[in-house]
Amino acid sequence: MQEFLSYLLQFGSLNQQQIDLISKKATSLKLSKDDYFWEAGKMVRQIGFLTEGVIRICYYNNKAEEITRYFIDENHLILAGDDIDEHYIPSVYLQAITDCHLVVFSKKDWKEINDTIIGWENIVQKITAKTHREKIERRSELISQDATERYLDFINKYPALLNRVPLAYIASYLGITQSSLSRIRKNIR
Amino acid sequence: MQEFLSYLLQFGSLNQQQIDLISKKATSLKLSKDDYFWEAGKMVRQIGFLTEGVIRICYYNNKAEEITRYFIDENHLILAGDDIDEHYIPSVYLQAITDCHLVVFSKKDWKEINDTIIGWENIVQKITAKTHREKIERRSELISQDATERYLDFINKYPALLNRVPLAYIASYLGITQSSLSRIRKNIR
DNA sequence: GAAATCATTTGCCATATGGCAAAAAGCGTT
DNA sequence: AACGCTTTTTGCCATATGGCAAATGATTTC
Repeated sequence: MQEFLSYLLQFGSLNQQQIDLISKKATSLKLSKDDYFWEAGKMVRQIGFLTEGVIRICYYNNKAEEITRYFIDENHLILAGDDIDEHYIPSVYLQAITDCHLVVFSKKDWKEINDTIIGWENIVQKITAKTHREKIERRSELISQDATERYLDFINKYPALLNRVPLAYIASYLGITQSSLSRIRKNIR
Repeated sequence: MQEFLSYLLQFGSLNQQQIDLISKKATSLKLSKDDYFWEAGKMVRQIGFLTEGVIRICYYNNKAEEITRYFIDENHLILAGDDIDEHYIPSVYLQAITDCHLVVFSKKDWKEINDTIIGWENIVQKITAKTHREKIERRSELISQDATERYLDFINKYPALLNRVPLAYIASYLGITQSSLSRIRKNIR
């Protein structure tokens, strides 16, 4: 919980009363490896802040291939859409890659926090904007690099993920096949 | 000018006085094909709303290759960074692909509008968030498609750009060479 | 610690894309 | 119509990546 509060305080200030409200509404959730936090097509029930573990965002394309689009690791907030969207239904899966710990809020409580704390919306907007920028930054270079450059970039930027994420997911994230990635790793050695 | 006001009103409401202020501060700018609106490394002087023409966002990678990252067409706002960042210096070039008309604001006037109109920040935030989502959406699928799929996708989503953007820029945007794209077009016919 | 399961590497060959330079096509100017 | 300029296509061959199946290596389970 403390991690989540520190995270929030990076984006705006909160008084003790507000912190108490947030703490009171928070519950904790453990996911086992391969569990889903959200599923495509099913209404989101909880907002979560990941305190331990790695989650991936994935989906199936029109050839029924499973594509991993992003990884989420510790100390990141998982938000429904961009605003507090009551009826948000994701089109992607959020799946635990490792066992995970999260601080979670029901949508109802999240809404209550939003309605009670002045400035909360602003904090959430800042978090959303930062998350967007990171996504854009992460993915925008990929297309103009060859697979080796993409992989080298990946291990530079996300060394912590390297040993916790199966090769197949990294390959999919980088837009190549697992065997190609395996060969690339051999060449780099 | 009217286009810009309609655009703004999609994101929030403005009274007549506010509209007058915005109109008073707006000036118009014409760019000829190949002119730059922003240059990497040079402080941004103006915020612009594109009313006619196409602009591309491009940069040079570490192999001195010119990469086109996005296209901007009519009725889109070109913002400095995400907030009104006084000292924003872009790392990319914004170059007119065709002759362009813009409604522009000096940074000083833009700031004055921001300080005067209550709710302006909120409007800008919404525009920023929408722009972000579009960028993410545009680029995130690219990596897991082959070049033909990427091109077909492009002509589906941006048919209006097809005949106004030189092939070389589209190829760069799609992460392939111009000759590969030319061959792909031959195969599609 | 053997068996079962899952993750990674490898071999073999097919296909996609790149690199470079020349040819062809398109376009505005005279 | 002829010229110069830019854009697009093509030829030839090299390299990168994919597809599939088998082999190896790592991890979990009993």
